[in-house]
Amino acid sequence: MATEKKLDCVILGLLSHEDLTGYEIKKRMDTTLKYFWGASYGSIYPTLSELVRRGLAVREECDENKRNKQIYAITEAGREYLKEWLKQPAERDEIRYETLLKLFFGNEQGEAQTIAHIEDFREKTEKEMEYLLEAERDLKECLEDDDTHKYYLLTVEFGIKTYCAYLEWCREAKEFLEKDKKKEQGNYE
Amino acid sequence: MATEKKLDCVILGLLSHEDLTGYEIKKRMDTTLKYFWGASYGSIYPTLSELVRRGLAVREECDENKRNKQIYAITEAGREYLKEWLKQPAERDEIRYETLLKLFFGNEQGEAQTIAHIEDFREKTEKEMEYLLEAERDLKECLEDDDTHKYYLLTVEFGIKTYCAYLEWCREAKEFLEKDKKKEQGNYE
DNA sequence: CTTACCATGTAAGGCGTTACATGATTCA
DNA sequence: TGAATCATGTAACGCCTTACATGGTAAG
Repeated sequence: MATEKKLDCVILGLLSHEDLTGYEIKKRMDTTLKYFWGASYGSIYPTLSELVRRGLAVREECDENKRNKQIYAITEAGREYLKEWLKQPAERDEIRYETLLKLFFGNEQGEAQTIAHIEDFREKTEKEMEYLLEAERDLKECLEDDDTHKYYLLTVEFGIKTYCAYLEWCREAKEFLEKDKKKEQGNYE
Repeated sequence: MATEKKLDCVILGLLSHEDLTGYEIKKRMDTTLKYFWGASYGSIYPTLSELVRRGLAVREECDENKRNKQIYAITEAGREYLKEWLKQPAERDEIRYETLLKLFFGNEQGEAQTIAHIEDFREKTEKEMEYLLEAERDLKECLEDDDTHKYYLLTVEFGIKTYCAYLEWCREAKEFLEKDKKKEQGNYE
């Protein structure tokens, strides 16, 4: 019980909100959960089968329009399992930022390249930020409709706050490096 | 060339600063790089052997005190490899926050438990923050000694900024949920 | 003398990505 | 009619963690 597979829990969590197909689950991963969790088809479909085998979800074949579509729903046992996991404290929160790695080894590459990495990072962050601000707007409008929105909003706010911090850091880091560069140039005059 | 194994680069990066043993590399991962990269012995030692086999690092046996100790150093080819990787833009910056996941599915567990998760997260963050502030102090003192310190400091500042944002979010999120709870209680009066 | 730390490594197994393979439908 | 999107899945392979296995040394 101590080491649940996280993807099981994520999928069960999504199914606790609504019935979904594997394809739709993937879409949620790429939008709603994007900035704090991810998964590929290659892990989603096998996990889904596993969940059914264990009785935590059920598959409903649906032949609407002759399209073979498998809709998954959470079972009572699945809800129990999810709740049990939710009770335990989170054991692992981790970030893997290649950008920071490249930054850390900045002395091997020189100032200009480091600044370019920061610039890249800023652009990516700004793009993500736009999406989050849009989500925030939408969610605030329909906060009363559904209790799940409240919690979704909380994660969006988390994203916005941290992205703001990233952008601030980008500005200051660039300034810091550029100031340093100028000082160096000054030495040669 | 497009898909270098990240651990190769991290280790090479550390070796570009100084010669190290596998044990020391692990220590760096657990302290300096802790909050944006991690690795276990089970991956470090095999990677180190692989690096030597490929001529990107060399192993120097050292029988100081009869302790069998393998010191690794980066080679010219290793430096080239590292620089090549540093030139490419970072392709993957990702976070995996179980806390956010548990939050997202908060409607399944109720307000009190969600608040407890936030509380846990705040505590962890505060502890990490202390360490980062200490590192910041130390680094600022010896900034001139070594060029690598400058880049290290940049990553520390990144950590401090984001952790500040986390703590701010914790406060606001709790407030938001508690306000909501009060409203509910009000309804029953 | 015993605890903590230094130090290296392997084996099993889990988890996940990438690439591949296929085909229907919708919209311009 | 062609592109985008919907839709499902498998196979190969890579990477990493966990657990195990071993032993020296320093400090209290």
